[in-house]
Amino acid sequence: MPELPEVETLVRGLQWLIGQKIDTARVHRERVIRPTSRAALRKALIGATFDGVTRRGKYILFHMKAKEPACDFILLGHLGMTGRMYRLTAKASLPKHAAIVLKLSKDRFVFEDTRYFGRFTLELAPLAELGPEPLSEDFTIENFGELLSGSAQPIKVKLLDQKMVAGLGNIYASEALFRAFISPSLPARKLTKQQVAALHAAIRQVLDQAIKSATRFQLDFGGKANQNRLFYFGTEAGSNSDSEQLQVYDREGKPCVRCHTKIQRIVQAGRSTFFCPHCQARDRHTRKREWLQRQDSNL
DNA sequence: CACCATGTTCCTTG
DNA sequence: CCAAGGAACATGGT
Repeated sequence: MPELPEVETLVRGLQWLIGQKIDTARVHRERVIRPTSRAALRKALIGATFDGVTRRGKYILFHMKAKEPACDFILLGHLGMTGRMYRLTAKASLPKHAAIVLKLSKDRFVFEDTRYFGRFTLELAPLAELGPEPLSEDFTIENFGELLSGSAQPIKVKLLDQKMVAGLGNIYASEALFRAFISPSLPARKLTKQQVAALHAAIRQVLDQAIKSATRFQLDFGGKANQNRLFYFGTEAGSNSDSEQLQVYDREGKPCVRCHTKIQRIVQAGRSTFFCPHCQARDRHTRKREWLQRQDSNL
């Protein structure tokens, strides 16, 4: 379930952990705890109590209280592509791909991850590499523009770099560029000041909107219903009244919501990018003005 | 069978 | 040293 909005939503849903003490810790897949050893992780976790659950980029920070106060520590979680975290009752059966199971006083906490790309570790080094939180004051147009100015990489590819904006992923990178009327293949350093500002705003808007839409309905993190879809996917969950959910992602060949041109899919750095070739034309100036004028004349 | 998938990291090449 | 591209990781859906 991975980009920033999903992680943020999950973190909010994991606040029940606070105050819970760990009785037993089982590591079913050693891969997800690397480079921490099984012994070291169990030693730290058993007897420790959850003191807080927060987010940084796509990472989940479990703030733990150890038996001796001087030994309080942070446990770092990451969902990878397919990770899920949820509460499971004592008698419920474990999912096929349970990677970590923590026995609490009553229920259990499960980290399930079919592809095992996720993390559950004491190694905090990855946090040091992250760029600003897009929804905080740290994410400024000036700083963003500065970071973009040095790079010849296509802007879409650059946006996936976690040093640029922590938490942006493949879906919302496409969505933000569409909303900002910017071609995904435009070299980062070629963005005009206006484009940098528009993209900065679009990133915030798209992430903020996704988080808000998730709070509008009940999410069932452990349930079957969400097994193979992100919570914003599909029609059953959230995408009714607030039409504007995902406007380009996974919509290849479908009409652009603004101009009805067919959405295109291209591959950049090995990942799919979706965009409207008309709204996000690479050449000339902005199609935005054109679009705004049409909106005006329609009123 | 082929190709696709929300992410990160490592390796090679230039 | 850096940038860019590709493969790897591991499993499942279509």
